[in-house]
Amino acid sequence: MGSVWSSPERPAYPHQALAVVLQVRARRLHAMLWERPNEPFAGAWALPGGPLLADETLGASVARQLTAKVEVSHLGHLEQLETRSDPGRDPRGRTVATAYLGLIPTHVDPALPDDTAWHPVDDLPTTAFDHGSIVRSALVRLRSKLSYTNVGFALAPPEFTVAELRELYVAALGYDVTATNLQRVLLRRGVLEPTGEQAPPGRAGGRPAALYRFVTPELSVTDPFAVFRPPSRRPGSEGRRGGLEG
Amino acid sequence: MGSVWSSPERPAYPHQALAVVLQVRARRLHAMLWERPNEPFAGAWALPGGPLLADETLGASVARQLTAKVEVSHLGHLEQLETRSDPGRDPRGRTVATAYLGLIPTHVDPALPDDTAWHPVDDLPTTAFDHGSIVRSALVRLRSKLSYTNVGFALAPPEFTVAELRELYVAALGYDVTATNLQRVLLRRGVLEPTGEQAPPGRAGGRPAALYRFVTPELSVTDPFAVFRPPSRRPGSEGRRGGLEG
DNA sequence: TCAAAAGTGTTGCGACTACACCCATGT
DNA sequence: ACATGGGTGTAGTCGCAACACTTTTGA
Repeated sequence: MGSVWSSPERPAYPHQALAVVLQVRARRLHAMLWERPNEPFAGAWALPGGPLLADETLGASVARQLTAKVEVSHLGHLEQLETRSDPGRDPRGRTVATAYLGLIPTHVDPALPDDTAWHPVDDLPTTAFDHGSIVRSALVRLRSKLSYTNVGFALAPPEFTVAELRELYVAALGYDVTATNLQRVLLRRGVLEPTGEQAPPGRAGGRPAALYRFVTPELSVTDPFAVFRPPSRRPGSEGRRGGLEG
Repeated sequence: MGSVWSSPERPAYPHQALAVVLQVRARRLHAMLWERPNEPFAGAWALPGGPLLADETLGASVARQLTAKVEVSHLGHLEQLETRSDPGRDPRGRTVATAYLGLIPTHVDPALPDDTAWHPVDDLPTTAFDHGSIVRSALVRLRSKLSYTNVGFALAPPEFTVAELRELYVAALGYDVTATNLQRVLLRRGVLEPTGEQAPPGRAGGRPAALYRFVTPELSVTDPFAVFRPPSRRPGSEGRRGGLEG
């Protein structure tokens, strides 16, 4: 195990694990990038990542690479995104890269190395390799999943008001969402629950906001697709829809 | 270009492109597998695929590998699925594999090599490596996309009756769907259109069925997720929903 | 008493399911 | 006529958006 076997008919390629780490900061969605000091793409910004080592999976690899930037325990969620294989994607020679999507909740602010910084995803600096387009893929994935799963938990602190949660969704989705309907949708789906506590009102007064939390800190599909679902959801079952647990 | 650069810190791995090719045959969804003659997993069934060559992308590679089994022109759709990297997934040594999902419409019945055969996805024989679980991933992907995109076009012949289309959906989804509602949903979404022709009635008589076709043979999202869509879809626009074309 | 902020009530609508009914053909 | 299969009409429901209104606080 760990020994590499290759031949002219089975060429081998260095493989990278990359991470698109996203966090909402100051009401905007940011991606974590580091500035390349050397060619190629010196001065351009790249995704954190690095080589897949001999005895690790891609998932383990990306987690390991990230420890150089942030504590992995800060990650609210990590999932595989896609694999890029264009032979020309690295001018130095061929590499294959598998990208992951990582999310960090707002209540942590990890200390970053000097060469690493957060950049708003809608105003990225010059990016290296194909990393700009990988970030765009990550955005599409996140935005979709915010609508039909509970991924929000990975962007939010353990407890929050609906107003705070709304800010996160607006930042991540890139368009406006009302607190009223956000609250109702997520409560109806059983994604959110009140903690029973209240947040103190701001200095200008106002009714104190109730605190909420996500019911489960694990990804689950909360809006099984609206059509072609198995016939006649059983009528007894509290109104929520059936399947997709397989 | 094409030369491989690796080092102890940047180990290289043979990379495979695999394809989960699915087709509805005799009212059941089948996967194309070939029987391995040699160890490891001699006698077990594996996904078609093979090594990523020096100057091709993964997409090109999987298309090339498939030509050994079926004409690529028969494929109605091909998309990247996921990448498997467990160091122990091949007992001979480490490989990384990227799986694709391919769909073949019912009206073609490609001649297969002797070692290759179709197997119902809900009754697979013993599978090699991690290929069984890759097939399951492909199933989840297909079933989801049938509900919120027009992928159906990749399983269906150019023209068909609603009854025939229903058979395909039932087979692919694994549960019952009524022709009435299938027709209405797909028409309402603008996925299907009548050709104007009719199919001749069966020997037992009955009203002749109208023929339909998919409006576009390219993947598009037809059911943008129901929630958190941008506020106030413009009211003039014929009832169909807005975004996600990016 | 007023402004500010949070939360609920209510209405309307679009999209879906289910089921009854009507239509067009062969025998 | 009548059996067979295709298609439409229609009613009920669910989930959501929009907006008015009520509640609870600080000043």
